[in-house]
Amino acid sequence: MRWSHYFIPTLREDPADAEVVSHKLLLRAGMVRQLAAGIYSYLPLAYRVMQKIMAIIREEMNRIGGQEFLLPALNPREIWEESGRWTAMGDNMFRLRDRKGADLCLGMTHEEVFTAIARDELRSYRQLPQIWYQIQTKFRDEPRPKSGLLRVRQFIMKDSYSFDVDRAGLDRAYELHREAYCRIFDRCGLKYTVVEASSGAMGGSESSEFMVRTEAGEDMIVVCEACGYAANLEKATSRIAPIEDAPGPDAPEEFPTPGVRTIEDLTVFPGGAPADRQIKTLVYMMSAEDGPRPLLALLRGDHQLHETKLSDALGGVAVRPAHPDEIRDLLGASAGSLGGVRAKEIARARGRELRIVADLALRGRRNMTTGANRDDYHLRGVDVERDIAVDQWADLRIVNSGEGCPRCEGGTLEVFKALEVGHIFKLGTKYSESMGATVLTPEGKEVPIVMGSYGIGVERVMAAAIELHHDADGIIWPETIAPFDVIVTVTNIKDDRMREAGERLYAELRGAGFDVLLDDRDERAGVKFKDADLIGVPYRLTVGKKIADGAVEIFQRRTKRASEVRLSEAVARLRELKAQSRP
RNA sequence: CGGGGCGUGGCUCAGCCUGGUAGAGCAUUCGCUUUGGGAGCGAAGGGUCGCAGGUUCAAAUCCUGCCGCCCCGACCA
Repeated sequence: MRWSHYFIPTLREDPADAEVVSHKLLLRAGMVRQLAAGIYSYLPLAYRVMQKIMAIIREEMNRIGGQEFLLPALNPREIWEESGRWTAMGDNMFRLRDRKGADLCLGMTHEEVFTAIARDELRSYRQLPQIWYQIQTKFRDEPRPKSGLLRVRQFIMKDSYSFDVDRAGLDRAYELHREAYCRIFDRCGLKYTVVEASSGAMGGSESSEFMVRTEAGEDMIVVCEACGYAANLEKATSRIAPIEDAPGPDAPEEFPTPGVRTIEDLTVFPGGAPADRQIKTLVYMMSAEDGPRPLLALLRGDHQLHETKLSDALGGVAVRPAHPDEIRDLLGASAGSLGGVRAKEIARARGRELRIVADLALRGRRNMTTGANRDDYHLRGVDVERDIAVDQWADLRIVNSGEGCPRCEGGTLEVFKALEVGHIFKLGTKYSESMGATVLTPEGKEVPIVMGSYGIGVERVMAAAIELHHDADGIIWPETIAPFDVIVTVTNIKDDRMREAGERLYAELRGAGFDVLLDDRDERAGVKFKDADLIGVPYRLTVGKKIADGAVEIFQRRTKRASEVRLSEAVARLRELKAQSRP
């Protein structure tokens, strides 16, 4: 490609709307332009990078026996009704109506379409296993698109689906995908962590996320450096020091606490208690068909509730914090004075059934302090198991950095932000059952196909590579996904000798199989150098004054090291450098 | 959906508070000089000031409504 006729609209300044590094650099490097919130146009440079990423994905998917499809993005309502997701997806699904008034939607993912094909065509265990995939545009009406390409409403995803006759087959397909994903992200130059993830309401049994550590990410993950334990915060547990409680009274004692509203208030209140000797009482509403049902979530005073854990503990139902008036209706007190003791009786007297879920860290604790369900009063001497009618014990607490690893003895946990670039998921029979996709076993028995679902966000891989590999001057592409292998910069295109040498290099490099960008613009050298750094091409061959001596400069973007080489040896030298940089 | 911010040439922004002929830098075009790290001088072109309504002799500026975008939160396979 010749830069003079190639569309790379670089920007000198940071665009005002961009916050995260990848967003700024994608815009400045002339790779993307925004069309609307969460909707981007990919310009030639970005699309080249994406094509390289997709080529790597294809190779690795094909290697594990994947077969590439291309399914419609436009889906009829019916198949989404079958799976139950027409309503389950709520406002996140883009919906539209055709001229006849039929409901359609834009695919957010393709379990339904692939399962429909499987149902119609797969009959026998002999046809299994299958791994089907596509690389296709997905549409999700995100409540808040943000951070450039990191959270968008239209994006390209590689999604694959495995179809097996039994769990063992699913386990194999899952493992194949895990390995393929590791190869894909390795090859794309990403440093990542594979974490255990919540399977949530999807009903799956196991799921792993491929996370890239970056402040631009939106997920929190927990990692133990000692043993390699890694989990999404919504799934992570930790070891915390046990607390010895002094024996308390035979029954809780109520005492006045005027003005005390928070855990913190009570720690400094005379006759109060330190936070780890208090019981935090939170009221949540879980959605049910006949209206929201209240529940109490109990935690140690210094612990925080993870709502997803609460939801998971309840079997995946949606939960939300209760409103102040709902709390008062339920317990006759306001949020600062709540407690689990006699809470069910109080609620029942007010005509509500209350469920109590307590965090495991409260198990066996006694002589604790909590609200009395009466404003400005608390209870001390509470023995959790004796005094509170707990329906369910569960891990509800948010893990903090520095806590002990749940898997190994000496390890401590670190919590950090990460970006999800891939997700593999054991679906089981959720879709095959609801949509009736079955096969006959060797015994002639009809069983639902056991499925897995596996995704990779193509734009996120590209953006993550930028988040991970950049400096003050711009992007530093991993060589495997760089838009070009090498840029030939002719410092003064009006100089015949330089131009001819540049042309010669350009032709030779192309002949040798390199993706080459020839910067033949009539610009000052400084501008070309800045632009080359910005767009992040791994190597630059500079044709300047030294061409008089038959020499050109070879510059490595990552190390910023430059060396001189004979024009005739430039191609060979570049080959060497590339070979060396490959791990 | 709640909170905050922004919307003025292609880009980055000033002007708005205190109403009175729309500005700067960069970019673009032309000329001269310059030519290895975002050049200098000179000249030129380019703006429904997000949209609609209102107040006023007069609105980028004040008021109302709407739209769009960004950030925080909620939400989110």
